[in-house]
Amino acid sequence: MLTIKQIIENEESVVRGLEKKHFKNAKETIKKVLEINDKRKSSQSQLDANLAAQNAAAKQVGLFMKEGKQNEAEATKQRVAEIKENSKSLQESMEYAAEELLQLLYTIPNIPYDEVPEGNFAEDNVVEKIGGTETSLPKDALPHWELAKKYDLIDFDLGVKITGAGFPVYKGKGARLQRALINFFLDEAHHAGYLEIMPPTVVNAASGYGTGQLPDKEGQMYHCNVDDLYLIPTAEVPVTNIYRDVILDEKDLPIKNCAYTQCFRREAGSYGKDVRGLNRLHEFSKIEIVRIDKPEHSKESHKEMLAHVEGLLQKLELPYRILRLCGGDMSFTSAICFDFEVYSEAQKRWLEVSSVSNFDTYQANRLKCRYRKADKKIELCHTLNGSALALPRIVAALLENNQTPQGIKIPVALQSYCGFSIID
RNA sequence: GGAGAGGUGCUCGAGUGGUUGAAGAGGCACGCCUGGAAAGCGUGUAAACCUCUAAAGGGUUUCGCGGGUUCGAAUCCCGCCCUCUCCGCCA
Repeated sequence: MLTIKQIIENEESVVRGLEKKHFKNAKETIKKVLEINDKRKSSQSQLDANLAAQNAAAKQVGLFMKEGKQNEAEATKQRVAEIKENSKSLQESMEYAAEELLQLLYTIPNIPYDEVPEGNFAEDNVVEKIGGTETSLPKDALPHWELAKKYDLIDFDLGVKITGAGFPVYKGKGARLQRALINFFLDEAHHAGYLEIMPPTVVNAASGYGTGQLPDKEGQMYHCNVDDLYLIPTAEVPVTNIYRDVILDEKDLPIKNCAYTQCFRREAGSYGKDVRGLNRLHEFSKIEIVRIDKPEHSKESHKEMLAHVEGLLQKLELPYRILRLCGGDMSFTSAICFDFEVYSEAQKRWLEVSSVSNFDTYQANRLKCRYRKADKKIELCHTLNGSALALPRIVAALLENNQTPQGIKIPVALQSYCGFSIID
């Protein structure tokens, strides 16, 4: 969430930023934040003064007792009781204001950087670059769900039987391709200096709040009621939460972590061609890269992450494009975000395979993830993350774009990981 | 799941209900000493919020978390969480 300081010091630009993100009633909301904060501050001042008097009087009781002044002690006890009564109501109004403020701040999204283009919809995103290996396929090229069936790689119906729609069963070379991609992506991240983490796939509510999935996206996560735990929608959640309530040393930044996990998303409200085959699943594999950095270096980190993801797509010889997301299309928590999409030749559409975002201090503020500067001062870190990469749509594009009459060709970079060079 | 023990600062560790934000030790930082280092000596060593601000200062809260008793709680009571040991169950 945004910090109070941020809002107080840059009220106007915060409002402008929220408007760029198409947040409704930005001006009124920020005004309300400041009002509640003033209320909180003044009630805390009163409370503190009251408690100070209370503490002093209690101490006085002890002194009187020691000196054997029973009457004075009793009288002071009476006084403390009165002050205490007052403290109680002051405390209530302070806590109420603090809670009200917190709940309001939770509803306010991050503000976009200046470099983020104006716009409200996907069409307003700016294409930064088109690259990679173009493919041309014959007219009768098959979409990946047909290819998966033809070569017996993925059984969607079997997944429906075992679990439900959106939980495919990978088989044979289909399963081995999954494993190959996971290893390939992890190795690439390792070589780029990311520390590999294998986190839990289930998290508590505090972690959900830490990275901002809660309360914003409550309905998108699978929830285990009995134990009040959530299946993670991305490794971002457990990995970033490693640094919740942590004060890092400046010299340890940037922290670079990567993790492969299964990801679980309810995807409530999705339908049609978007969910066909591998296009949108409830469970899928993803390798995530996460960075914690100091503010003055986070943009540099972001660039490095973008270059890393681009390198992966180049090694996989896929046609791709990079989008600079517009204010209205960015996620709730990000300050700037680039999407990577690969072109699916048989579906004739672009498929999103990665989002690489900088959250500025937005996540760090919720997480209380801070670092100690050389001058001992403590400041919020910046957090960043990106998919590197999510498997399903990569598999979709690999299958579709590399289909030949002889079979599906595996890109060179993957062959040693797969143990085969063609699916036939 | 059952029984027991325990959760104190960066770490270890003390703490009869009353200047204990917390002894002591270690670690770390700085200074002195030294040709340099070690040893030694000295000083310092939490965070959040409020107030004030040039800075300093002052106040409040925090001894796993939440509640209660009390004029006053790290210390007493209740609930929860977590860790360890033993038993049971089990990939």
